[in-house]
Amino acid sequence: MDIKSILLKKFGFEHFRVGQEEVIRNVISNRDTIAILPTGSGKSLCYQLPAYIKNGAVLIISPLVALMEDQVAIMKKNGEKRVVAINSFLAYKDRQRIMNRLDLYKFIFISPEMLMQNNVAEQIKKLKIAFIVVDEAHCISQWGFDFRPDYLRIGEFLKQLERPNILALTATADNQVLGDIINYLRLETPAVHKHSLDRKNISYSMKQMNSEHEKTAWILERTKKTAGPGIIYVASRKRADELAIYLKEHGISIASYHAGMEQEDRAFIQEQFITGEINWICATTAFGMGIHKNDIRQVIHENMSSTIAGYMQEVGRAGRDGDLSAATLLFTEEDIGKTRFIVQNDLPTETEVRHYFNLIKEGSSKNEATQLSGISETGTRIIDYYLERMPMESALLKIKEQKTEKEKQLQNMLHIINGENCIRKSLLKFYGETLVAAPASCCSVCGLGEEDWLFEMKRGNSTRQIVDWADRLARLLQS
DNA sequence: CGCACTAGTTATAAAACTAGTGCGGTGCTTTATT
Repeated sequence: MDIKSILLKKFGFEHFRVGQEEVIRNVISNRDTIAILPTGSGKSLCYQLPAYIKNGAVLIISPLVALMEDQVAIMKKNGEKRVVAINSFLAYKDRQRIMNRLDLYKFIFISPEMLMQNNVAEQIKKLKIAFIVVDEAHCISQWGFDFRPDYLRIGEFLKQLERPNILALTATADNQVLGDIINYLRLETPAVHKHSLDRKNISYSMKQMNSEHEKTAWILERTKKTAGPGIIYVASRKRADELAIYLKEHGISIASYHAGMEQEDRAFIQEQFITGEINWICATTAFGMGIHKNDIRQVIHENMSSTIAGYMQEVGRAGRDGDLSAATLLFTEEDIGKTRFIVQNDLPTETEVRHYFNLIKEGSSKNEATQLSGISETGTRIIDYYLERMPMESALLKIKEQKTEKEKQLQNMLHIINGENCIRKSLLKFYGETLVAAPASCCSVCGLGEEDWLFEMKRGNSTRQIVDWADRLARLLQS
């Protein structure tokens, strides 16, 4: 059966969306593939369709338990029964039952951590696997070096299987991230599908402020007078709660969201935001992955991001429907030191690493060594990863490199914030793209701010008309 | 690093100052014990 008829029969679509068909053809022809496709462009079809052509199960490595559960639920709703997620949500008994009959499933969702467990790995090795999917593959770069080293181990593990082909999926990847994906998944001459990251309907602005107070006042004004739905990203959990309460007291429909909350509450708030019961979300970086909401009009950053990659991920959640949207970043001079501290702090110092190493050598347990050396639990997991592979001096060097890399990323962000060049152009340049034509509402450097249409939207005018207006203006300026 | 907060100091007491301390993101997993 050809893929078009499967598309129609299994999924009910007449045509592929942009990018899908090429990716699917690569997967079918047994080639390692990296697909950088925007969220909401139908990434899951890229592995679901080939799954029905090939023999064996599809293993989908996913970063979040909540995300897996969502995807399993959707697939079941669509009539696919042979789908399961292996994670800590499973009751012991269910897990035993499922692990013993893994061969019954066509789609198996799993976290990298679970995959590394011996008993799980043994069961997986027995399976006939059609191909492997690494969903949200940028997590390798973004989280693997920081606190989830099992992301770095995926490639090694897959080598033990009969090297099934790999499909890596993500929405954004600069060359650095792309390199990490290739290296750590050990991809062999992968086909890379990349589309432009230029989002014409997002207008970027960056504003320097003198104090936290000024930021708060600006955000209140903005949320009161301009259109939502929107996300406000803040730097700490405490601030997320406080700002949400403050804005709520001033009549804004808003809730906070961060990793310090119960899973249940997080899911509930996310749901309310998606359905429109809540207009704004005040969140840490915990919010966003796997959120399907097309009409987000604004993303406000109350602080600078520590990396451009992270900023692009967060900002990219705006305007998936194609209508005009605004991305606004506020910052003060003081933010720089604070941001630097947060990203550098979790990496242990040389003294701490040596102390930890000696304790282990002298026979201390891992727990003891962690406690006595004063290194965070996540920190020791990173050290362990290196120490398993190289002598201590090399491990120390790796951690040092990691610190340098973090500083470089922060400098890249600062460069854009303080730069005098068009923000869109600078962001695209970071991803190796050249800006062809700037839209009317480009960015705060280009001087075509977003204010007017944002206030208009609040008054209830259709955004579609406003897009037309912006297009007309763009054409006028070009001619 | 830098901000916010607390405890201690001063010495008519009250408020105001100083020094010290705490706090700061992202998520998977999960044993034996409350």
